[in-house]
Amino acid sequence: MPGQRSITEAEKLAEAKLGGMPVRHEQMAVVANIYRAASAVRQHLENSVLRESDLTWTAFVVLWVIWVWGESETRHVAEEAGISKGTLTGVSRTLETRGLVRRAGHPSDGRLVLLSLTDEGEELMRRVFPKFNEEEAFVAGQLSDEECRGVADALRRVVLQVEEHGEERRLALLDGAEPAPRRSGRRPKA
Amino acid sequence: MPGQRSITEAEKLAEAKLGGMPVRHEQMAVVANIYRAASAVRQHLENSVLRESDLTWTAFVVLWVIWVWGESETRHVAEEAGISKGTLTGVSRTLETRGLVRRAGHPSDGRLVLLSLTDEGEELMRRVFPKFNEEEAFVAGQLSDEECRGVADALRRVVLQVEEHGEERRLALLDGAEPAPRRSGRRPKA
DNA sequence: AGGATATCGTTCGGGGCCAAATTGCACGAA
DNA sequence: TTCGTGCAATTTGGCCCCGAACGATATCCT
Repeated sequence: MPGQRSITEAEKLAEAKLGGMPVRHEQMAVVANIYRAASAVRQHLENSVLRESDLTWTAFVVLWVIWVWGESETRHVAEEAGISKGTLTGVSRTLETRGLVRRAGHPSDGRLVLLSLTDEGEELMRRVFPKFNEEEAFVAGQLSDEECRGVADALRRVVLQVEEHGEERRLALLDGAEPAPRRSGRRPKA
Repeated sequence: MPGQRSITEAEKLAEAKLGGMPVRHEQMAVVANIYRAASAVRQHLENSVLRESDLTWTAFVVLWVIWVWGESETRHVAEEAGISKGTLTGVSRTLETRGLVRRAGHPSDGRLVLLSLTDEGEELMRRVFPKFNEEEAFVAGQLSDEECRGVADALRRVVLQVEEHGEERRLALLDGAEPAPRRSGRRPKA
């Protein structure tokens, strides 16, 4: 039976709870499952190949970015790794003290810092990446290559939607009001 | 052109870097995009509806779980919210001090703690959820209902794969070796 | 009854994480 | 020259996060 709904227990409960409310069910389900899948995948990889090499997910992603792009400016690495500059400062420092990453000032612009892998870092990635990729294949084991392509493509459209229209959308939602502070984090000065 | 590959710049670089190495490209791409999409969606929602109500993503998920399931034991909430018991202790305490959640001891089993929403918590969810769902619809805006169902279904299969075979797989990978400690976190006693 | 064992939630240690504030360099204008 | 402006990375504050250790309770076995 193709196109079967395969609704979970939680989704049934939600449906009941929301009784009369109009709800975008498909969109709710896709968001919930994106997040669940991301957590499950991350957890599996951290507890298998990454644990062996004593790397967190984030540390691995940062190494990966520097590996494939070569020596790069930190803001580029942060962007590509999907973390903030502030977070990268800490992570790259840790990787530096472990001898996997080298940081060098930019030759002509003193504000920039360039990150690159040490020989040890290169060697680590050559050793760890194949195992990492094998576990990626494991977690996606119930999906055909064709399905992987389809899902990856759909998720890219989600990312693009947020990247291209997210800010505009958030501004529209505020509708002129001031942006409301964040509870956590450093307090605004004024 | 259906089934088009739509490869990104980063994926091309990775391919080059990996020269001779055999790589499961589709699986690599699907994992990368699951994670990117999850981050993008979380960030958008935290910076729009959740910011207004001064909730983090995790706090919202916890409230949501208690809302749809009703009064629940903490281990159940943690499981369903996808966080560890230890994390839930902190989050639920914060929500308690904000007057959104109530904690009560189990009447017959002194080890258990039950979580439920206060009236204020209920009211908050009735107010926030519709907005949240609207943003879920926004981020999934480039996907048809049919595509949402397809993606959600595929991602459920990923989650299931890890839940059902992940531990077994991790044990097989160790192949008898001791599980290697985690760098961060409390040190084992011995 | 009473001790071993299992299971609960909590505590604790070491990160990760964001965004505001800050610091430091670059570069053009007065 | 010195000042302002702008953009870089870093520091900081408050939260999230996991999993080992812990204390309390429950249950099973004798």
